[in-house]
Amino acid sequence: MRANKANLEINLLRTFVTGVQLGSFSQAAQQIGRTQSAISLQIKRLEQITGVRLLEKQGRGLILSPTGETLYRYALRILDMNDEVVATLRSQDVAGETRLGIPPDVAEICLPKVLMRLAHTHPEMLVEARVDRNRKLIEDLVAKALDIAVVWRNEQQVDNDDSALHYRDISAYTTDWIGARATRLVPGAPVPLVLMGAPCMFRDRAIAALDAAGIPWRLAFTSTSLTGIWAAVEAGIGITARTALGRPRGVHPVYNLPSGTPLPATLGTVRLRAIMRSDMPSATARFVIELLSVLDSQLTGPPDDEGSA
DNA sequence: CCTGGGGCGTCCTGTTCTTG
DNA sequence: CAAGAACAGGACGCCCCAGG
Repeated sequence: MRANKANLEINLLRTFVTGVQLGSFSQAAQQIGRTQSAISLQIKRLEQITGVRLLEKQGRGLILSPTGETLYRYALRILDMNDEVVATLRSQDVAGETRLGIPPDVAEICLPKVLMRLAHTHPEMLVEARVDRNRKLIEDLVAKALDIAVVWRNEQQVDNDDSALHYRDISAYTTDWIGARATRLVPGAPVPLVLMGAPCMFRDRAIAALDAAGIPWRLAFTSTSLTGIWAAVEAGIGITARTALGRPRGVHPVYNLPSGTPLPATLGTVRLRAIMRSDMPSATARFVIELLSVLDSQLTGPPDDEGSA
């Protein structure tokens, strides 16, 4: 006896998933570029293929039936696999080497995940990743020792209009004062600062903000590594100025000095920008575009399941 | 091997129905 | 009354297959 084989069409599943995620098949129609009735027909067809009712009416809208829930979970996996296969096949002609430069805080958060994912979809592309500070990354990019550098920039900063380079902004982050519970700020005493050695954008901002507010400060700890900075802050040696990116669990934003004087709230915003060479081979350029998209999703998407710790 | 007709699937517009 | 889903009828494109 043979089971009756029904084929699930990818485009029907995509419509179904889009509708469920948007909570409306009218909105799904807009997003997919079809009319609402076409979407309605597609869902009907999906129900015919599966032989079960996928949606139930609730008010003016539709909600998933229990079997619809099951299909939805499978559909996500099928679409994921479909997209991965297509991406892999399309990248078959990608071959070569991409030299990526990335700052320490970004590297700590997502570099392993980004590299793992790209190794999966582009096994033939060799990625050389270098973790270094802003200035060094840009020097290497200009010297053609890197193909792409992800760097911190001031919100208003305009990079030179160099036709040999392309720019793409990834995300913007606010800069905060960050300290630990153990940090002792003595009333009236200079604020102990934990900062990277110069040149450093966050260092410049912290010092300039305190100077502008007339708040005395002292350099309590410097380091050339971000790990060292966070360790010193966690140990309560002083406070630092950074974004929330990669902030350890033991530290938190600080707003006031013990005297009640607010810390300057003018640290402003910094922007993560990708600067890439415009003379990359097209295969490398295509790879870099995907790299940025993966990076973007890691930095701006919901946090991965890091366990319940 | 090429071509044209028929069948089928999909989508569109317009309309109706349902519900808040 | 407004918003969203479903239905009806027609248009269009693709595929298959028979005939030249």
